[in-house]
Amino acid sequence: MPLDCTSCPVRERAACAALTAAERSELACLGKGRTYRRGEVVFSAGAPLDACATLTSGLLKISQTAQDGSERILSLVHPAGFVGEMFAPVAHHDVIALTESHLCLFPRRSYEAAIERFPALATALLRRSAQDLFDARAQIALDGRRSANAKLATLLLALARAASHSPCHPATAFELPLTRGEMAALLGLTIETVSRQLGALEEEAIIEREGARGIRLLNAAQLAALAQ
Amino acid sequence: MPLDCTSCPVRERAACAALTAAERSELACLGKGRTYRRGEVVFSAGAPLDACATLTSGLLKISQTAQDGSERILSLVHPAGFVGEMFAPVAHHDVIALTESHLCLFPRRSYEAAIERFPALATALLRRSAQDLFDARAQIALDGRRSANAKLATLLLALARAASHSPCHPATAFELPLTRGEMAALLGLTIETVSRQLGALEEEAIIEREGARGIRLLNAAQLAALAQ
DNA sequence: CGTATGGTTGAGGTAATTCAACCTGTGTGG
DNA sequence: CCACACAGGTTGAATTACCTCAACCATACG
Repeated sequence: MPLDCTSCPVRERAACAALTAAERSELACLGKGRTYRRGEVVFSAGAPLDACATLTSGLLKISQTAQDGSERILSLVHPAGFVGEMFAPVAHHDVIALTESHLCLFPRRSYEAAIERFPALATALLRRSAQDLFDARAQIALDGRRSANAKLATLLLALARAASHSPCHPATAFELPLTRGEMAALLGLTIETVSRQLGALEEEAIIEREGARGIRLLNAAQLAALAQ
Repeated sequence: MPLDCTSCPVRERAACAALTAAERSELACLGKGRTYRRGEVVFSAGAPLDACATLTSGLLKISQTAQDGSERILSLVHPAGFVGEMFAPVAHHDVIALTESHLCLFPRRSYEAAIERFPALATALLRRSAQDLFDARAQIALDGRRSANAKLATLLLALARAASHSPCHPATAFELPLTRGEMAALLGLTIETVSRQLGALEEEAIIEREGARGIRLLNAAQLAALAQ
């Protein structure tokens, strides 16, 4: 099944958006679409990395598992995000679907060749990489010396923003795409602390929970204040 | 003073190493060298960012200051590192010299033009950005759920490696380029905790301190074990 | 119906923070 | 040249936010 860029939900924002129509259709011929279900592994740490991909819909996690089996989530990947390491023969981290996700997969060799051929693609990837770096540093800033409360508030706001279709305003109600354990692994907390802090936020009437995953923001301003 | 790449200590490793001799000397004409003393500000958060630079010697920190005045160090920049944000009109973070440092500064416009002109430069920057991203994620992995002990061990090993001229083996004795406060800001700890943990490492005969900043590794293997 | 996964809640422990005092070396000005 | 201030560093005592351990509940699934 060949890629159909005209109906791609991220055709305006993904790296390939920097290409001309002709270039893009040439690139489209190299790739193939694939859908992953929640929990499916896109790339596995230590495995040879012969592909790279653009996420067109869904949500991925980039994570690392320590020797003792504990997982640390290093990053979430939202639609239009790019995954795959261009300069490493072997994957450093696991990439796993958190929700049903659709990716455009490209053979690594072909993509490298495309970068050589289309300088605009290199620039677009550089821009994306710079954004990823900025996000990673925001996470570092969050990790250090911040209370569990602030971490969770920041995460909820980020997820609310991602769930919203309008780019600026956060969604007022959404489903958490992460388990408590995944939230904990992302924030560097324990499951119990995440659960208790969510309870506390509900206690303070800042959020409302519907079932295990449903979140409604009752007071987004106060949540933002907690996140600083 | 024009740049003299032939004597540049990072001519093999910096982004410009990807260029041909002719391209490189063309780029060299655009830049100028400058030395910064400890504490001098290279880029200031919030200020217009009209330059980018390659670090040829010394050490920089990329940091962020919260409203309450507390500093978080997001990254250290070692020689051959690249600083400056290509796609942001305004600097997001402070960049400050930790030791006497020498940089090759390029006007941003000229550098952007050079990227357009020399595709190899774009690829080299992409590679560097990917490395920075990997390092940032290593920091994230370090931040979450790790003991103060492990964080400090990891930092000491990284600094020992940076202080060594041979790339693989860490230096056995070196001067810390960071104050206790900066170590704390980098690791997400307090000054007191850093001080106590250093004391503990000396107590266990894993390191030896000479003055406030001198470190000698007595048992690098055990230090590596603590860092995991 | 039994098991597994995900989630909540409670009690107790602890590592790191906070607050505070004190030390040392360095630079400055009377 | 001494007095003083100041920045960086160490050490101690008390506090606390988070972790650990453990029990329990809900839902889904074979």
